[in-house]
Amino acid sequence: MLTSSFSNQDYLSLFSLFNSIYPLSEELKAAIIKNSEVIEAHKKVKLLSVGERSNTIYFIVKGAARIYYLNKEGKETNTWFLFENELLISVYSFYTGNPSFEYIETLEDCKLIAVKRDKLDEMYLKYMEFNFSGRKLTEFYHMRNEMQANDLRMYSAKERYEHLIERNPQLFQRVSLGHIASYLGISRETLSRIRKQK
Amino acid sequence: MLTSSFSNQDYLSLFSLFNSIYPLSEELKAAIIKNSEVIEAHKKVKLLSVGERSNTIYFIVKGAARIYYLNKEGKETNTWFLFENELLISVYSFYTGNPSFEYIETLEDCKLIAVKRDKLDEMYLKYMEFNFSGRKLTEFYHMRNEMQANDLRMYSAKERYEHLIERNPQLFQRVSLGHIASYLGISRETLSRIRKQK
DNA sequence: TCTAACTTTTGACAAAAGTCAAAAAATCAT
DNA sequence: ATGATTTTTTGACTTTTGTCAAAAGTTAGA
Repeated sequence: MLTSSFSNQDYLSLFSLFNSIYPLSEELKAAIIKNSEVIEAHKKVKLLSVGERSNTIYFIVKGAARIYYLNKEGKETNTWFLFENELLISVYSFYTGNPSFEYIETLEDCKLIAVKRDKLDEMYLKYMEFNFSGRKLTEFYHMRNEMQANDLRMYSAKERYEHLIERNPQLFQRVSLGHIASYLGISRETLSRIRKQK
Repeated sequence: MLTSSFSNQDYLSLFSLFNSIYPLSEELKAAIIKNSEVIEAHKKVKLLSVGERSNTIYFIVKGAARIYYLNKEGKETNTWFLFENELLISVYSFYTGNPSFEYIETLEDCKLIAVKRDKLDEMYLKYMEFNFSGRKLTEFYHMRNEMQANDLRMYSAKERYEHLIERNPQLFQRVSLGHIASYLGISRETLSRIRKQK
């Protein structure tokens, strides 16, 4: 994991995301740049491991990552795939400060903007309007989470697969079927059988 | 559903929740009182129905409520139970403004503090520090959501039951087994069998 | 390009949970 | 209190999905 040479270019998409929610002052932009770093991570690099306390939030400038845990039999189960312009954290560990029960790992070579929790908290206290954007973003991710949980409850394996391929076909270009199977909450074999029956 | 005669008493627990996150100014307290109403709702009253757009967030002063949807066969499936000092919303509909796919219904006679979304948004714009508390609360509910989704993925029906009775035994005093079964993602019969085998 | 490693598919069987129907138990309203 | 309604339990059977093992297909390095 390397710290990249500095370039404002890397912050464009992050600033544009924040600006679309609440106007970002030049002062706050400068604080964000000062309190974060741009890092590059190769494919299959762990950004967080089980037992560690997460203290970093990442914004994905380029690349993809997954969040997964190991079940009782030691098999990986993916809970999220995240791509460009998305925020990447272990929600439980980052918000509670408790040790993580899940891993964060890159799926592709990534360029990330990393902010430490203490720096983020400083900014939230110093720039109250930053909480406006933070709240809105948290609401959005909360909603996505709720939708995902509802999908797991409401639909059979086959329906979940059909929804996913309809709503998110690009996922299948970037993530293997084995990874997608566990994300859907089914075994690789079951996914293979679902796909075969047309 | 009745509007209660006014009493500051009803706001104590709400203010104390906010105060524990970020100091609540007298001005903001007054705004909250002005922009909300205390309502009472009997048992089994629907606060939101499928197809309606949710525009109200409730704080539960007293009582209990559930959030549920109807599956394809028309059976109710509970996704959340909420009690005193908790916030009650249909996350998807309230945050997106889209029609709800779920119901909110009281489980007991309730006293609630209701805030309309437009009033809430006004307060978020006028009192920037209110976003600090809003963000923290959203983070907390987001985290709970994530934990619940992980429980659904990681554990078998029996394990989910055992976790629930261990972590939340009071739930079984206030909510019927039929309701709890659907919350656990299993049929009433399966829950009954799990309970029998000690 | 060839081999090793990984991913996906297939078949046979097993386990978990659901469905349907009916009985038993608990709760509620008059 | 008591009859009616609702909730919970039980039994027999079905469906869905998982597991294990092996084959086939794909990908990525050396």
